[in-house]
Amino acid sequence: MILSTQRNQSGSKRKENEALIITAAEKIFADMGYAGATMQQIADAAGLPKANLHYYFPTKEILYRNVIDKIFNLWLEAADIFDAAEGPKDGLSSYIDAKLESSRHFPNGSKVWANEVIQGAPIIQDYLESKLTAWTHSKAEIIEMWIAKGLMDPINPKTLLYFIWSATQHYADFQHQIRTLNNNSDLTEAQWSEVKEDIKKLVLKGLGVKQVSECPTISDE
Amino acid sequence: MILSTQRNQSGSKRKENEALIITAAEKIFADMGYAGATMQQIADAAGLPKANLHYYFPTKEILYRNVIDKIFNLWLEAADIFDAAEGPKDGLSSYIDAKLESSRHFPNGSKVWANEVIQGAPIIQDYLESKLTAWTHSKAEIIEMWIAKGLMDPINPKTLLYFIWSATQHYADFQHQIRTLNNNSDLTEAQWSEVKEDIKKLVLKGLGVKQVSECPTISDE
DNA sequence: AACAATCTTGACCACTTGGTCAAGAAATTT
DNA sequence: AAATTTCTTGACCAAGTGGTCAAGATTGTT
Repeated sequence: MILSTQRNQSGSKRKENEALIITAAEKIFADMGYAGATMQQIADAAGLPKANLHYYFPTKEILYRNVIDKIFNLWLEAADIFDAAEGPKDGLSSYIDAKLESSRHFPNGSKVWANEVIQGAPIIQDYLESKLTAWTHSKAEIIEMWIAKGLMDPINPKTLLYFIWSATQHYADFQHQIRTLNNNSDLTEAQWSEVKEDIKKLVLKGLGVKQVSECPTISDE
Repeated sequence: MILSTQRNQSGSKRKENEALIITAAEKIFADMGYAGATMQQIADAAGLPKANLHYYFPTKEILYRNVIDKIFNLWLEAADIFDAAEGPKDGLSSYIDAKLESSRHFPNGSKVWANEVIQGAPIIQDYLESKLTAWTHSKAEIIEMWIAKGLMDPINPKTLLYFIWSATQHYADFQHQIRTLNNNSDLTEAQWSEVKEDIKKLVLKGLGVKQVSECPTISDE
């Protein structure tokens, strides 16, 4: 009767259940907002009794912060590309790709983040002040360097970052609106590709970056 | 003792208080989300006892829908510019200006809308299906016409609209994040102008629109 | 001045919520 | 196998919520 699902190392029961709960919580928080989400809903989504949630995460806020933590780390990962890039063509293209991929495959994280920030970041203000600020400054420097080297038109680096964030995260946060305006269907593979190309084209051309990646003849229209 | 504040026409007491309540509600809903907002908070913000709110708006949901209604009408107004425009240069510039102005001066409306859509539009789905869908199709047609006339590069009209929405609304929805990344200060007049120009430049150039509005020599750097 | 309509408000209620707790079941260690 | 740690869970509670209500205050009308 014992399924081998939990075929794991020692003490993994805890980590296993924590991950299960965080995933469930991410979805519920995304769909209901922090205040709107109930521990009972999260428990149901995770298939556990509510009291069990409180065993792993003493309070709702602690659970929430754990969700945010996971999200923010994904954010940071997507941006490593930035540092490794040789110039804006590579760097911006890859970054846009990565952000769009994450919007497509992990929209819930983006939604939770957006909800929180819209409401003035009552719970994660420390994240903004420390990690995000540092991250932003470091990226801004890279962009400024690109501009100084004449690889792209001058622009306020933050404006550019906001631009990319908003354009890409929009596909996660406003997923429902986009779906509704797309005949109540999720975007198809082809539509996602089109969006990706359109956004990259627009940004790179708009910034006066040399040329568009490695697919200049996409005119399949 | 009777102040002349309510120096108004007949039966205006109702409209006056309704407007007062809606404005207060807009702020609270923006800051707390629908579920997180309490009627008591809204009452306090409006300076009225809670029971009085229920006199004008029987339920929280009815109040909320009234808030949404006000917001959506502002949305539509900003877009009239679109129809009146002669081409993408005018049309897109003015639209971006209008949306950014509204992000700057009425961020709460945008926040409430965003919160709602992120959560799957549980209450305003009918808006999306009817009004927004119709609106979007009509604007898409205009953009397609511009493309057909060779006034701008080909692009999926919806992608372009999402692009503009996200870029402009970001300044309302993520106001708090932007503030934090701006040394905890609101954007100054000069910064707003810079953002406006940068976004317009980026979009128009990125789309291959003839020329940038009437201020091609903004190089005050 | 009398009447009617509108508005105001404190007290109240049924219900939901986050969180607790103690008793027991499983798993680990000795 | 006994002891110990970790995990599970139904029942429970105090606090807060949307919404009600009835008594009164204001305002408008005749």
